[in-house]
Amino acid sequence: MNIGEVGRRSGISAKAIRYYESIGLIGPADRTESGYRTYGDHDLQTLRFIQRARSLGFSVEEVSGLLALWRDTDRQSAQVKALAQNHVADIDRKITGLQGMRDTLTHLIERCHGDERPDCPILEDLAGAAGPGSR
Amino acid sequence: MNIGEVGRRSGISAKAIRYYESIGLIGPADRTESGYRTYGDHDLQTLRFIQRARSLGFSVEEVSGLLALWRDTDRQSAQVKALAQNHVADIDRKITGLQGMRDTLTHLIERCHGDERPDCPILEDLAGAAGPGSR
DNA sequence: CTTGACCTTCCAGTAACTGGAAGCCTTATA
DNA sequence: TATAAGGCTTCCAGTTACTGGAAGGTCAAG
Repeated sequence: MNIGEVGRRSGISAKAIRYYESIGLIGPADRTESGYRTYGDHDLQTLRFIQRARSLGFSVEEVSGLLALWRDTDRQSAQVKALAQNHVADIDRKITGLQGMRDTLTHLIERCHGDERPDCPILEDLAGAAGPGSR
Repeated sequence: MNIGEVGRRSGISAKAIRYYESIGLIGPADRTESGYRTYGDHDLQTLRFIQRARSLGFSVEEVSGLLALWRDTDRQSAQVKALAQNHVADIDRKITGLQGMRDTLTHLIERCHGDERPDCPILEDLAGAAGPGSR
């Protein structure tokens, strides 16, 4: 397989695959005489693993750790679980932060009449978070 | 006020303030004879506005738009509202994506015994999302 | 007059790629 | 066989929103 095909099959762009090689997430690919990268089924499996892990929000560095654990048949599942739990904690922090933003904003949006008049509680809040009559 | 003080009072680092100036989010600050930037209360208000908007997740470009609307006394509140609503839609998309990741991961984590044994449903899922007996 | 804190500019680095340029390789078709 | 299309190569730049650090000027206090 050339890089284009393995990219299509794994769901990772050719650009990204070259990038992963350049940073050492995956080893250097075999090359044809003319310099084209070639990939086998094993490489495809690895790329699919990476794609799936990335789609679950693991950073490239975390994926690197997951790949190492995947390859290590003596791994302890506790290590994998811990990595995943840390990641879930990160995700939860992000969700919490975003929900706070959304709640504040939706509250402001509700109070903005949103017509041709210039007065707007959203801007007022941004200009000075502690509005006089609020709360 | 020097940049350090206005930074402390606005909650934006001196580095970030210089950066905002460099990209044109804020105008060039007045300077002392020796070249130090100086800021007045008006600048402080602007920086606080920026800080607050950034903390609500608006991008710098969106903040630029909000600042323009804030300064424009002929603005229509509908414009502000639309900007905010778009932003909330972005946030909601992010939250939804993160919740999907979290749900998948917590499900996998529950099924991983997390001890010294190597077998691990998390890695199995990453290796091939469609496990044989699952679902 | 010398610290130490503060300020200046400029360069590099972060995360994880994507886009694009310039140029070779392969394959199909006229 | 010429050539055009599409795929491949490397390398550089750009993205977002800054932060860190180096080298050096300034200011207030002791």
